[in-house]
Amino acid sequence: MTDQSVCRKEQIMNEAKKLFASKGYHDVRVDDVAKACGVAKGTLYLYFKSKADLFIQVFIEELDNIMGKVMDIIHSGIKLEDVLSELFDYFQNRIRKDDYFKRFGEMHRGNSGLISPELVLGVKKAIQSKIKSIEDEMVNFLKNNLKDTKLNLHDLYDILVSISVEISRSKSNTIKETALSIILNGIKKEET
Amino acid sequence: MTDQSVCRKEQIMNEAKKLFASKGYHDVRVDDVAKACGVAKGTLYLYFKSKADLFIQVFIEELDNIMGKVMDIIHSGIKLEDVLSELFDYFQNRIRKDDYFKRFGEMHRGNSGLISPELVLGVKKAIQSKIKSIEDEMVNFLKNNLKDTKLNLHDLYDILVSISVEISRSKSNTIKETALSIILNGIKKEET
Amino acid sequence: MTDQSVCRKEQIMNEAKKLFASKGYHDVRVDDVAKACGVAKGTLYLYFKSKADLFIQVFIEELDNIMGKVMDIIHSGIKLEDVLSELFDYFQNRIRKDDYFKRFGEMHRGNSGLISPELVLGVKKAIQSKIKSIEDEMVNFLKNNLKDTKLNLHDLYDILVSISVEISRSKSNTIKETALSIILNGIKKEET
Amino acid sequence: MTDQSVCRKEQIMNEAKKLFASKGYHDVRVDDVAKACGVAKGTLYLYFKSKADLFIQVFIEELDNIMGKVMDIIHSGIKLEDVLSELFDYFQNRIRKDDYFKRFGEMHRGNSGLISPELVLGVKKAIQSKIKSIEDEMVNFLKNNLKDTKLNLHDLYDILVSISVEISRSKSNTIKETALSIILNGIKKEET
DNA sequence: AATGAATGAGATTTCATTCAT
DNA sequence: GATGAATGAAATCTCATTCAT
Repeated sequence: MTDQSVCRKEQIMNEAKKLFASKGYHDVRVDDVAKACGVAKGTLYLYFKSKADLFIQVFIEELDNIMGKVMDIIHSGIKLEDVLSELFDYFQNRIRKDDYFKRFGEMHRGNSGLISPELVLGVKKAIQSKIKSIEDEMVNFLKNNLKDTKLNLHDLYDILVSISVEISRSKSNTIKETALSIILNGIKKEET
Repeated sequence: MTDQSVCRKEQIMNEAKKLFASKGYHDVRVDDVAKACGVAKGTLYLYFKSKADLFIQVFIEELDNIMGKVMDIIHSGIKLEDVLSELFDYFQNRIRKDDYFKRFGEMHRGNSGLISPELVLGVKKAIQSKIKSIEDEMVNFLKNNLKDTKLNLHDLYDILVSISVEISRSKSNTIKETALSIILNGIKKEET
Repeated sequence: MTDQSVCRKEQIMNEAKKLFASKGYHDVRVDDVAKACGVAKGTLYLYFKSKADLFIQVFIEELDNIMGKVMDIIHSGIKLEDVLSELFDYFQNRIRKDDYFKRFGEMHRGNSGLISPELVLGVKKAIQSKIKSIEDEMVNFLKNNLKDTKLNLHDLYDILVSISVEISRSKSNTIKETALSIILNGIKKEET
Repeated sequence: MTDQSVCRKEQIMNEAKKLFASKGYHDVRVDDVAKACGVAKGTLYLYFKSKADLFIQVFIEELDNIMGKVMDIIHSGIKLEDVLSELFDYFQNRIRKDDYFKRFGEMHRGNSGLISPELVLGVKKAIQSKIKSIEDEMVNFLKNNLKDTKLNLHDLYDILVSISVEISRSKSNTIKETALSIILNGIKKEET
């Protein structure tokens, strides 16, 4: 029973994820999700209390996966170069391939002016502490690797996130290497 | 006559801009815009053929302003450092202060997965050629300033745009300097 | 002044007639009529108190023309055959060519179930007495020409009207002769 | 389930039929239909994709019934007189009593200049082939019964249709006999 | 007399949510 | 748990009419 419920819920979230990814929240009808799952509309309301709730749960799940992996990557490496390289790899391959929420930063980062504040808040509240802990972890890692740097590490963190997102969206094959080179060496000096 | 019409249209666009910025497209009602302008609903339809049309025109106007300024900045400078500095300044101050479409990159870059493709396309079609010409101009400028670089300049352009957008969204006071330093020198070596 | 007004009013009615004829009452906008006339919308309301009033006046004018001509034809002839022939000629050539209200019987005859009763009544009230007097005249004429007939002449009148309308709508070149032959001789016996 | 759906749809079509018949398409609100059925407005849209669709389906159903019956009558008889008599009977009694679309020829025949072309086309497309086959059948029947006639049988068919429609609209008790007499013998010679 | 921008009531349509089965 | 027909509030959009100029 529980087992089946979990399956059913996961199934709905998977279909919803695809639909939200391709059409956007407002252009996906509850009907569409139900049809895609092969269940009745009413069934969705057994598992999610509203369409917004469904979206938020889907989004949280996705962000959670991504952030878990990011956390792993931060912990996995010793050298800064390797961590960044692996991080960018992940965004370029895993996220881009997933074709879902290419810009996972969308809601991570703030109100774009185009999304209902309600949804943004729903997600942010749920993952606030995880976002915070990843930032702390990363800033700490940078501090250890960039001793004596004058850079503001929180700014650096934000910039790294932006670039990661850009990498996941870009269609260029060279974007990862370009980004890595710039971050490590700047544009004035090439990698040697 | 013409004068009044232009005023009325601009007035509507200004109110709409504020509302879209604060609540998002889908949470703004045509009624809301009308009320904010102190005109009847029908009046909006004298100037815009639909709500989507209003949004698109507002967005285009905004992007157009921003991109015109960006173009000016690219043309204004001689040295790369100065151009980037001025560019980041513009995003940090003018756009952030405007409190509107903080992430102008939203639609510039592609489908965020949350906005109706219809709207994205509406805007993109209208400014496609301008986007292209700015990229060309910037890539050309970079080529002249970074002779013998091995960096892919289109990747670099995309990364600069991402960072610019990040700067306009960040609340940090030091973000601009941090970004400039990283881009010019990388994270391993401080500006001297 | 009066002269100009009359001209202006007639001009509006002529343009309205064309538009109503081609698109139907409900699919013609007051805007369309104004534009077709090259006058402002408000101007129409100087001459007609509503869109329905415009339509009714246009329709009355048209019916009045047709009915005046029909009256003339009834009075013009001596022999039944000649009167019918000329009548059918008129419907086949003049009305068909005019391309307007091909089925003038539309409102003459009653509610089709598709037109607003309001409009039907507006026109019928205005021409009621003329319709009545034409019917009287025609029935009288038939009585004089068909002495000793057992046919109900009011029925006959109605049938003649139906056939006239059919003639004005048909694209066939032979419809007039066919109709005449049937009415005079029936389908079982050919004209000799 | 299916059964209930069919009932609900039929129920809506029946109420809509009555309303369209008495007030005309444009003066019937979707609200009116819903209220008449005792259902919510949205329910109508489960069964019909628009108001026009509802109208067209209602009209098609009605025409289809009438034309099926007409086809039956054509096939039922052997003698011309009997077929015409029964046909006129049908129009005088069944259709007149039904009080709906008294002038079924309205859309069968063409644009009256007062109805939206959109609706006319919607219906005509749906029943085009049936109209054609009835005309073919009737013309064929006439040919067999009126050997050596010089009458154009397609003209005759059109005239018979007009008269049928007239019969269904007339309030006269004698209209059927008058029409039959005229068609068979002409106005100059009485039935013996 | 002429204008046409503005109106706003009211039309059609949508769709998240409910609830009896 | 599952259903899906029904709901109805709320959205967008229309267009005949008005009225200040």
